[in-house]
Amino acid sequence: MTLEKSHKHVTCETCLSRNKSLFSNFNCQDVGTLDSQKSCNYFKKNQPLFIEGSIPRGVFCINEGKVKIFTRGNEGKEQIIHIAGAGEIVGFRAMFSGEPYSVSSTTLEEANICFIGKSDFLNLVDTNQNLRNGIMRELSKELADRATFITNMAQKSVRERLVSALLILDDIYEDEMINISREDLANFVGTATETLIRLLKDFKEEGLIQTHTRKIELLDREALHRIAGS
Amino acid sequence: MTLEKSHKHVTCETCLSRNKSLFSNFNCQDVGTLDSQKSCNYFKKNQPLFIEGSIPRGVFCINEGKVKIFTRGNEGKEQIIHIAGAGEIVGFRAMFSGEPYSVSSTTLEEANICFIGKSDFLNLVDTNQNLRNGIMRELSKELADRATFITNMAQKSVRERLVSALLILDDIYEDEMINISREDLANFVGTATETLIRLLKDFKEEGLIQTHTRKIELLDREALHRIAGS
DNA sequence: ACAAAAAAATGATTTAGGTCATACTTGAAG
DNA sequence: CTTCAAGTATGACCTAAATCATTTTTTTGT
Repeated sequence: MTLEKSHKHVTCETCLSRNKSLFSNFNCQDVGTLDSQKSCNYFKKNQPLFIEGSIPRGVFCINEGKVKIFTRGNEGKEQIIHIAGAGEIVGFRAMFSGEPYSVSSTTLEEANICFIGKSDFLNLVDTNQNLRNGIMRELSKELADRATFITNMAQKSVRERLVSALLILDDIYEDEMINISREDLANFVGTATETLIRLLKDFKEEGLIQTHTRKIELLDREALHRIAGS
Repeated sequence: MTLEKSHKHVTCETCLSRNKSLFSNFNCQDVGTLDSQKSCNYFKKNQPLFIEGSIPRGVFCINEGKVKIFTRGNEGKEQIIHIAGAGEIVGFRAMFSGEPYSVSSTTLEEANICFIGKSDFLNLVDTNQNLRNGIMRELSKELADRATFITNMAQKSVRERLVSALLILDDIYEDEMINISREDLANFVGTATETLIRLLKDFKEEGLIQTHTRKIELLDREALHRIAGS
């Protein structure tokens, strides 16, 4: 996939990603407001949206492309917390916490991403109860997800965690194949890159997956679900 | 500490725990409403507040005592996500998610805990912007905490995680000594009980902590912070 | 199209921490 | 005050996965 730099201006009215987003049930007027307030930008691969510790200025709405959300441990090693795709709004937690970003975000591939300033966004939240409820639901669900994430980290083997990760990524990448560096995948699973590569090899030999250079294709989702066991 | 069963009725007006809670900046009228809507209950040790998978009916406000919030992994092993003390409101995430509880909660010691029904609570949230903002801030902060939790699980040694856990518990137990079973502590750190006990022994030998049967006293917080490294 | 750099892969070795077995303490119930 | 179960402690052993070293493949910039 190659995005045209010129193709950068999206209008919210016709934005397909918006339909999958928290802005999906906006009325015409709100969509108009949103459209006039947002700015749209082309991001190249590995370009940061924001960095842990810096001051939040607004939220990012992904039109096309994938981004990773991660923290860094003491030795600077990344731990990927979440991978976001089209339609996801990134960075809105920091709008409410009143604190600097607690995580960083970087594109995993080239992307079109719109930006909405903090005050505009908070205005929308204050005046639009639908959006507000959607956000609270989203925050709560994410909290639940992270509880499971913690439990998986604590109790599952790397093999099981990798399978879970692949199934999660399979959903995020929808019809495309999973396309992420081995290192990023290792940092998502929470393991060493070497271990990850060895496990992928095992999975290939077991006929569970197939790789096309860096891309990963799931062959036997049934079996993978059984291994993940949740 | 022994709570009297008869002492179970607390009034919100004079509740000291409330001052530390999300309800702290309520005006007189709101406090009155809250007081009339809440019911107050005595819980004995190891009594559940709610269980993963069941339908949320309201929120719990801890007046006295500690409770654990946990999930269970595939083999039923507990992973403690959070330990809540006086002033904390427990179970409010489930009010917004529209889903069954994703976690369980059980008292760690005898406790006085008030209950506020779902519709009453949601009414308060809808009408009180202060409370609403407080909740959103709380949700966001917790999300940040859990990102760190995940990173710690992935990257830190059990030794480091235990130290972090002890420092967290030290805050929660305030002036009291940490008083939690080795098994619960292990399930919080994400390790085997035996490993945990061995590490506590090491810490004792290193003069970092002291134990009084099950209670743990931190002796050298400085050094502990250095070990935790964050 | 080529060189250089980055990413992926494989091998050899080490170790943190899990598991299982067993013994000792403590506090709760009769 | 004693008994018994639950909780705590310790020892022996083993393995999943980390680390380090090196090679091979792929990608990127010129």
